[in-house]
Amino acid sequence: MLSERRLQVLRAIVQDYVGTEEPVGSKALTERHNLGVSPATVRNDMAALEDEGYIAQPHTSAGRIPTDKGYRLFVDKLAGVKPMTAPERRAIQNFLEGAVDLDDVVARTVRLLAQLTRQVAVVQYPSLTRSTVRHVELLSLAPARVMLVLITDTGRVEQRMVDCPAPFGEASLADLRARLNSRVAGRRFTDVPMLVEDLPDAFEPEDRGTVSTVLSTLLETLVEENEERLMIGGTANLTRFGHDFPLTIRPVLEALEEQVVLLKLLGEAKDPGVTVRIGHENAHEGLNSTSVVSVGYGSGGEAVAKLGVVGPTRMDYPGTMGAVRAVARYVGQILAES
Amino acid sequence: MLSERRLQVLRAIVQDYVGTEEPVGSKALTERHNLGVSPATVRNDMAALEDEGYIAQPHTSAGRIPTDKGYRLFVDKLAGVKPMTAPERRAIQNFLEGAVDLDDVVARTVRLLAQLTRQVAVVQYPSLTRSTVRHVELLSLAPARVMLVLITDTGRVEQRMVDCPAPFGEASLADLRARLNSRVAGRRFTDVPMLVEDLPDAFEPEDRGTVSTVLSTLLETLVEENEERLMIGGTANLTRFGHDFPLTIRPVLEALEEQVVLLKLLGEAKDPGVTVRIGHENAHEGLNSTSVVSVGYGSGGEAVAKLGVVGPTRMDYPGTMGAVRAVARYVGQILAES
DNA sequence: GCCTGGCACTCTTCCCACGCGAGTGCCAGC
DNA sequence: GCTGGCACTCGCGTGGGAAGAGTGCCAGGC
Repeated sequence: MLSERRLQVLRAIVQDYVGTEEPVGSKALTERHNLGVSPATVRNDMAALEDEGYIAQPHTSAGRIPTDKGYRLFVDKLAGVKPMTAPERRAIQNFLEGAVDLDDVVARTVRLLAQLTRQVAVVQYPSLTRSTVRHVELLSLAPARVMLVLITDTGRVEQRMVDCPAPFGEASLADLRARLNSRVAGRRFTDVPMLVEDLPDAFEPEDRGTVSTVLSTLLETLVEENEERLMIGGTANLTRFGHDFPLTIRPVLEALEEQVVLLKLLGEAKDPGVTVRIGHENAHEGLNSTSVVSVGYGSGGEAVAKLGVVGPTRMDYPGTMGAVRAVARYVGQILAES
Repeated sequence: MLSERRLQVLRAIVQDYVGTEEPVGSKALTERHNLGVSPATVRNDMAALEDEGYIAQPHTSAGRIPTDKGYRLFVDKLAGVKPMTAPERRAIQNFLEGAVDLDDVVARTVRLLAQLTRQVAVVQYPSLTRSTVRHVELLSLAPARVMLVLITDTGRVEQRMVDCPAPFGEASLADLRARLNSRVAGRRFTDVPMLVEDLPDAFEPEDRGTVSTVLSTLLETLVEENEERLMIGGTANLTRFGHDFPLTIRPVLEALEEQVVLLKLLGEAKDPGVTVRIGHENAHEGLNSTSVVSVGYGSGGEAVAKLGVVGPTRMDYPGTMGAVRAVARYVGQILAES
């Protein structure tokens, strides 16, 4: 177990390194933080911390920098979440309140997060799995062609074209629309398949084929759209990444373009609070020199999607976590209102 | 006027520089292109080209690189558009045909363009201005709350919530829906305001307020959504930009995040064919060291949106122009089919 | 008049050696 | 267990020198 002072030394190293971006030495540490001990003592502590794997030196005779393990300890034990100041909170709220629709909410959230944290922001669209159906609309475009529009309680709209096996009258369509909505409106997506199973039986034999087609398209839409979308922003902040540029930044940009990777990344965070994944804790290789700070957000008590930021492992964790948490909270509020 | 051979020298310089990314000297030129003259002669030609501003030397005693003006001449006079090969065309078609909806078409197009050109791809969503209304749907969510869904002929769907000044019965709503659609279905967005102007008069006085509210929301949607959206991809390709990294790449990333900037950029290209804007020809400062190759695409004869790529001025213009043109053509086909 | 070979000149780039300074590890003493 | 001192290690920046690529110009030839 590390002594109290050694933990303080680690904390000081993390803070200084995050601030200066340069390896920090024993002398500088004692000057900037009054630890009440001499550089020599600090050197001993540093040697111990290095033995334990919390810090490392880039080369002999350079200062120390935190390792992933060091950051992990810092995040878990040494640092809290820095709350936003009142003016900051007001600014967040104001900025988000101007949104006109769901797309706009997401877009604004991305911009806001990127600006607040000066890092790359990632916001997942509210997921359909946990959503409920607000309304299903059916429109006849041609005798044997129907457009299906699905509207969710988070304001999301999906549409699909359905080619029917047989012509389908307006009356039947209205009937189907009414029955369908009375069954699924307000229900969870996951419950829909069960609820509509026997629906074709209520129709004339000649219409059953069409009804089945429409229903299976609806079910497909529910499933398919679980490939959730997301929006990213603030990639320009990657340029503040470090000195050894192209090599670091390229894999990150590539990872960011692979939505699948990002979705998996966000999905892995099960913690109800703010989750931090540091460096090699990220499964994806391209993100091994980045940390991901994420949190769920939702319109009610339940999280319907995640948002977060991607930045260098050398980041201001307390501040970033605070910003991410605050933004998630306010987005939730906005969603609940609309 | 430049002699034929000098133009050939310029062409050779552009080609070599694009290939090697290094200033090209007279000796190397004569070796790689059989111009039939000696290096000394080429040197004279180069001096002349430099006087005219087509090429420049980074330092005394280095080779020459093309200037923006040089690239411009190259694009206008010296190079054609390199058509895609048959296998490439097939690959494009196959890749785009798998798309399930409009979002997917745009997403696939972006990926495809980025991959083909190895540059940053930008695709504008089909614009609403030139689109026509396919259907307007009205859904009653609560006695005084209506959801308006607008469906366009390009498959785009927009929805808005409307808070009505007074409760609005299902019958009135159905009436409004029917009247509205009979007037605007199949019509251009720009014509809609005129077509619905007198619609409230057909309703009972107590409903007129609500009808007006719904109509004005519809009109707002038509206008607002002209703030067209776009999708970008392939930003990882920016890392192949050059050596003097952070300084070059940062403003480009910033510009790419400003959708307004990009939309303006695409909007400026009036040419019906492929448009190339080179370096300082781009109004936005951050893009002064990039070239933008863009073209309109559309489902019919008419262009409904633009797509293009952003890359270093030192790019393979014929190949890029060919790829952009081909992709635009196939996207147009896909849109027309759906 | 235009092309050519030759030549001197200019710069950049690479390499290496050197010295400085930051930072370390260790040790003896308190 | 903390402290001051001391020798040691490296990385980094500097400066000089050599190499190489490329140029501009000039005089001669077709």
